[in-house]
Amino acid sequence: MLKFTLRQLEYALAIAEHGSLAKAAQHLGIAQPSLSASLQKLEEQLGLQLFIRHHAQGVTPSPQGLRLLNEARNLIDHGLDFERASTDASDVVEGDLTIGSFHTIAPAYAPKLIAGFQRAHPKSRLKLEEGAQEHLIDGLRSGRYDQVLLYKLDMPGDLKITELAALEPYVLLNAGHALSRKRKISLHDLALEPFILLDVLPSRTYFTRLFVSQGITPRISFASPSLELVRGLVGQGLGFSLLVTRPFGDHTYDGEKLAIRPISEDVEKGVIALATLHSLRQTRLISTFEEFCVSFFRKIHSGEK
Amino acid sequence: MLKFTLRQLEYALAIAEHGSLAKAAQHLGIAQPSLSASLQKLEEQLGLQLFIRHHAQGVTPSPQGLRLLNEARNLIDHGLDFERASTDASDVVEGDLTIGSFHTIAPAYAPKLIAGFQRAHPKSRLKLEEGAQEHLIDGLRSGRYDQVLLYKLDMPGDLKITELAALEPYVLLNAGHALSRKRKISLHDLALEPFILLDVLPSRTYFTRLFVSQGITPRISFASPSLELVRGLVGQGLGFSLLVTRPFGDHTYDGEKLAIRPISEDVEKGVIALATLHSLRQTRLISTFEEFCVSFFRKIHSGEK
DNA sequence: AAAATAGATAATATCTTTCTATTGAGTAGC
DNA sequence: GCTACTCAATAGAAAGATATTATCTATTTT
Repeated sequence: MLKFTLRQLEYALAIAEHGSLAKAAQHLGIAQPSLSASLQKLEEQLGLQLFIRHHAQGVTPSPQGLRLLNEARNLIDHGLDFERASTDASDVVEGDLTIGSFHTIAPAYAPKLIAGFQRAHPKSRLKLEEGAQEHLIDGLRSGRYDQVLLYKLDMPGDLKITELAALEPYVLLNAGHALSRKRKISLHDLALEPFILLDVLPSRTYFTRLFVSQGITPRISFASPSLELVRGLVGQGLGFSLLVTRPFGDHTYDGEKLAIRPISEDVEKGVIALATLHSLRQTRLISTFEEFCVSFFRKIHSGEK
Repeated sequence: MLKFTLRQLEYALAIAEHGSLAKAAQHLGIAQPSLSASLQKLEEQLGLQLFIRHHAQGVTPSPQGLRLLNEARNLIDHGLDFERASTDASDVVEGDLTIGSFHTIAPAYAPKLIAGFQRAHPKSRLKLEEGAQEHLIDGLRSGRYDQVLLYKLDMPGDLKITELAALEPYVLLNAGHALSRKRKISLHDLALEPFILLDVLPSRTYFTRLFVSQGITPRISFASPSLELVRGLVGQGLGFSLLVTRPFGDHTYDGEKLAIRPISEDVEKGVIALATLHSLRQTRLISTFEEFCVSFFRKIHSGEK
């Protein structure tokens, strides 16, 4: 436990500056005896005399006092720096922000999002980590992430959700697939087709729920947590898939052509959302990022239904 | 005025360290609710949330909290440095100190100086010896004296000098002397008067130099190394003297009244100084005594020119 | 479902800080 | 050499900050 308080040092510095308790007290907006008491206590606690009292003509620092007051000035400046750092963290849009993003969302949106935000707020530094839903939510709770970008599916109650976009799920087919000739594809048409499932939570439950909502039990032929693997398998003609996020282009990594078709039924959409902890107080940076995301997604998906 | 206290930061750091208010409180030796209150107040004052609360399993720093706690650590360390500096400065002053003092300085200042220092530092023991300049300097060099109090005149280079006071030399006359009716006395008026010289080094050279600087060769009638003898001779009307140190009162030992008059010319002052050897490492006790002398003389001679 | 853990809240006590009013020591002016 | 002034120190009361104990609530563990 430190022997002195920052306030005592501030007072001592003011006394040194004005050369008089009375003047310093006036400046500080406190009564002279308060200063007198504060100084005496500080001197007692530090075990040395900081000022020499000159009757009827103020005080001057003692030789040791002079040395200590110098140090005190440094310490107070350090304190001011600290305070600045803390208010910056809450008021000004600058500082570090760590965002978690769901695997499949990250590559599609994060680059533009990050670049755009960085441009708008050059003093901020965004860090992005990808992860599965569980990982993201744990990360929020443990303080690893300030905010996470995920699909609004099975959201625990302690998260504060901001919806960013509602995306239509779509059917992904090999370009040569018979069904690809249709403009829209019914889930019922897919019931007997081999389903290549993107096997990550919450996508897995979401896609199976789509079928279940239509009373269908899909024939899952493959399940993979990798979006590109799923696309590749579809490209190889091993089945169809259902997806929400749309990577740019309709070719797989190995060059196969894919077909993207809307679902003809009216199904639950995939809602991309930004989540924080309810229990975490919003800083300026956090709410700014949130607002930025909202307008970013509004811009991007204004044309889509 | 800073928004936070060092104590709050210390508490916050302890919380971070233990990952739990309860454990931290135990460690700090305070009750858990006190910590809870302190943390809440700090968070409110800084305007941001430092920790995320996990029900039934402690707390973890938020991303911003982590950043701030780092800064806080630095600040507290700085505070500890400051405290160390201050306790070093006040380190118990104890031990023996032997001071040498020039003959004429000793009786005028030493008693109060010694008494005051003894009072301020009861664990120290001061010893005082009087002597002529040569004797004092030899004593310093030979380790007989830690410090000596003397007139700064013809100082060898191996001494570290701290000036304590600059005193005006004055003319000492028998109270009935014709010149004593003047407010100020010119050295030229004294040229033909019998000069009773205080004959110790460096006083002797100093006083003759005063005349020489005015192009005068004084008529030395008597020369004595004893201050009181000089005063007595002046009191007997055998001539005038020049002196620097002012014994209290204006009577001689044998009851004659003396007159003290300033010199009208602007002459070299007699500078009282404290000297140590450059080569001698300053102990705590020595520098404390030095600081004490500085402030002592500042107090005493603050009004004099 | 019950016990245990950990933070928040409430009510109260204690310690600090601040205030006003006064005293005291020392300087400066007549 | 007296008187008025300046400034710090002290005393006592009020306000504010920190502490304490006891209790409560939410959540995890058994």
